[in-house]
Amino acid sequence: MTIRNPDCTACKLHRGVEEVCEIGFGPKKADIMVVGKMPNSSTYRASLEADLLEVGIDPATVYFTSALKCRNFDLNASNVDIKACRPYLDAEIEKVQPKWILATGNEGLFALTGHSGIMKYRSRVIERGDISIIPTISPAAALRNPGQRGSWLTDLRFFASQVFEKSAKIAKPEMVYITTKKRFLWLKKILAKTELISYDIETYSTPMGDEFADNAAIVSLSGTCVLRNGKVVVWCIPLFHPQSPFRSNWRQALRQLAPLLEAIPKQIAHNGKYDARWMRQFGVRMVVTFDTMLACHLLDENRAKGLKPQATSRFGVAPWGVDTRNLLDMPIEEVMEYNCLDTFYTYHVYLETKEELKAQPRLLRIFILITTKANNILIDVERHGVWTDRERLQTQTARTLALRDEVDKQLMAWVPEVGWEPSPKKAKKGKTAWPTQGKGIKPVEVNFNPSNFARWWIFDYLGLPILERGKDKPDGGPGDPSMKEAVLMELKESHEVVALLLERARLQKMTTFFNAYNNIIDEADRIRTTFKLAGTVTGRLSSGKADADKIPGARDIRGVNLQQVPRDPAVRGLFGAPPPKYLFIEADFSQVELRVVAFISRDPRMMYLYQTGQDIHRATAAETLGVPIDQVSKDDRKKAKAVNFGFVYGMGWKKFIQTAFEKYELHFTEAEAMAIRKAFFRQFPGLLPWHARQRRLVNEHMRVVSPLGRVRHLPDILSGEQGVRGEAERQAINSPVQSFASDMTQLSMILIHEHFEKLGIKAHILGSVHDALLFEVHHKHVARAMPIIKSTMENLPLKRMFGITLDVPIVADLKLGTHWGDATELEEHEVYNYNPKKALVNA
DNA sequence: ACCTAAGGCGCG
DNA sequence: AAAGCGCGCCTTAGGT
Repeated sequence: MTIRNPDCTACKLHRGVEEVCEIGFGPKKADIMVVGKMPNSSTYRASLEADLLEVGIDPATVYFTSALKCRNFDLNASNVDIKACRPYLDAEIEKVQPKWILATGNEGLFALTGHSGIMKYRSRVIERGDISIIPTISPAAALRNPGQRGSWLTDLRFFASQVFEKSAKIAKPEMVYITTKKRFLWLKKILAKTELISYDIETYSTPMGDEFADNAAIVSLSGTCVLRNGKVVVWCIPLFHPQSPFRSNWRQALRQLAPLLEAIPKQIAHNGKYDARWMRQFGVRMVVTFDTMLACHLLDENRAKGLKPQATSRFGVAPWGVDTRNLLDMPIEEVMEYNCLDTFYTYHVYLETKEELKAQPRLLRIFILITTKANNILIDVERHGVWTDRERLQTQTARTLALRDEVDKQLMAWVPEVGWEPSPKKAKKGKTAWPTQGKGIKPVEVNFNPSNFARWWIFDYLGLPILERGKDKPDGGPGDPSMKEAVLMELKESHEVVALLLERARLQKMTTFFNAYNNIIDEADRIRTTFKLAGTVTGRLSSGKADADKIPGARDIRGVNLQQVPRDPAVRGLFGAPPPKYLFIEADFSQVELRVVAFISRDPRMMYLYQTGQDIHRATAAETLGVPIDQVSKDDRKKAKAVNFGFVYGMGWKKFIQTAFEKYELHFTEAEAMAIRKAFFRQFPGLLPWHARQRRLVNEHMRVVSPLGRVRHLPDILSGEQGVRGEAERQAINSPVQSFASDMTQLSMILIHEHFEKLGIKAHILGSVHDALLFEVHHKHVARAMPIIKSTMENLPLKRMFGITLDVPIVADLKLGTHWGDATELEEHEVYNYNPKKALVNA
């Protein structure tokens, strides 16, 4: 294969470019190669060379080339095009004989490894023969989004450290493998003298990956222990591993260590909630006194928080680890070394992040008083799960499927016979035949979801107008016609199938939820979720499944998102408290984000409205519609709610027109929309100055801080692109609000939990939905629990804990019932003077 | 039998 | 001049 072919037509990119198939440049033989997307422009080359120089690599020694050989910005390159170019790249590699290749961007990654998904593969080492390939993001992305620059440089430094085999800042420790009875006794002695442990387990469970499976097992346990005399000991005990001497009685071995492990005062782990949950399942009640992953995330929410990226970038250590999917097939020594290094590097990340937090006292406070406590509570919340009404689930599933089938039957009346073809006359007018699949022979099946069939059927066969298309296809062709709800709404009058399709989409969506619940409901009628304390940039919790790639053996991961359960009582009514002894309570902060906006912005009217116990959504509705405040309908209030949140966080009139239609089928002209927006800000004169303040702050400091001290770093504010900067500015407005509101919810959870424990109240926290907490409470304890919940949420000791005087009243609304979906809201006096007899009649 | 991207939509 | 923010999951389509 030749290195270049100026007449190449192997892919579409050659069309219209000046020079077809540009070769790379650099020394004839080079140890280092950089593979980008397209042949570099001189500006990119200059900045790339400057960055390489910064990490100690002389650009003159580097061979630069690209995945695509034609510089063509008019056509979007696809993986097919990259593949067409690959022979040229392979020939170049053959000739230059590099030892290390930096693959930049998804294109570089794909061309060199065949993998796709640069964010997943970046900063790993992928061996290809004798060549080490290290993927990272595209330098263009780092230029466009300065927010990416930090991690780009980190990757470059990592690349350089591989090239120069620089000695790591910390050396590999001596590791003790506990494989004999004698060493087991030694370990017990060590644990008795330990005052700090960094621990980690390797697990096995298939196919769902959780600790409740019949085959769930702990493969090995490792600890890095700091003894009272200051000595550091790193050890690993193999448990369920096939070569482990403890394999047959691993549970027993673990239980012997339990009291010693539990007694260690400082227990450190990276994503420790996972390890602690598993340990609890097998009888060891570990806690997490310092979670390094959470510390890393709190210190910099934009930085990769995994142990491997943290350790490699902080200490320059070589990437360690193995393919954890086949843990049981790996030699035991490899598993043990891997496990040991995890705890050893976690210990070192702990040492660094502890100091970094100490240097920022407000962050440290949040870490100690909120993050760490919430983390430990969530261990049991996740283990407990949410009771699900199996009977209702079965009924609702069957009912929804039946309704969907009914709609399908009606839709079929408009569907022609399979393989339908237009008459020559119709074909001339542009009508096409029933779409096919594969090699173009097999007709696709009828599918009323947004599919090739459905698109053909409504936009071609039935002739409905295409109002919107998706993104252009990678080959440059037009995107698929949109079938989203808003578009179908516009077409409602055009054809009677549209209303049916809308109804069908609703039912179909419902079935997806029912499917998920049916899949994971366990023998005890519970479903479970995983909460992430480091899943969002604002400090909110996120909810869902655990990350599949981090759990060995798992094919499917058990877990649902508790935060996106539809509000439809048919779905929320599935969840509740187990009868007959428990009742379900939902406690919601009322309009907490807007109250926080009032507090932060100091807008006088907002403050006044809340201080006098009024309803802001109602007030805006009245103002916008020009009606007295007591004549605002429930529907109007709902509309005003969407308006409030939108405008408060920087929505423009254009988007307002769009959401007003999409959510409420309201049509506004441009002039009307602009007038409404203007009127909104006239009502609340403090808001625009607050926006301006946040913009100034982020431009000055590249970051904003919430009232409690949570930091949001926004390096994108330095972008050369106005759109990117604007985004960062709106985030600067929203972040402190969302952060504070979320911290209030987490703090409530912690304090309520502490009260329940202290007073012996039989109750379990089921989860949190951003501004709400869910509980199941023993019916005999409901009367005592409710006042605790409400008063705790409304009177958080922010002054004592964080030095904040919150001068906007906070209100929590409580709902009580057997199920989430049909819990009824209680008046204040009902919360504080609960009459169980009356309530039980209702239930 | 996997994988990724894009569209769409559930929630606050 | 123009600009809501924050998430996770499911489905389809087109790959390997």
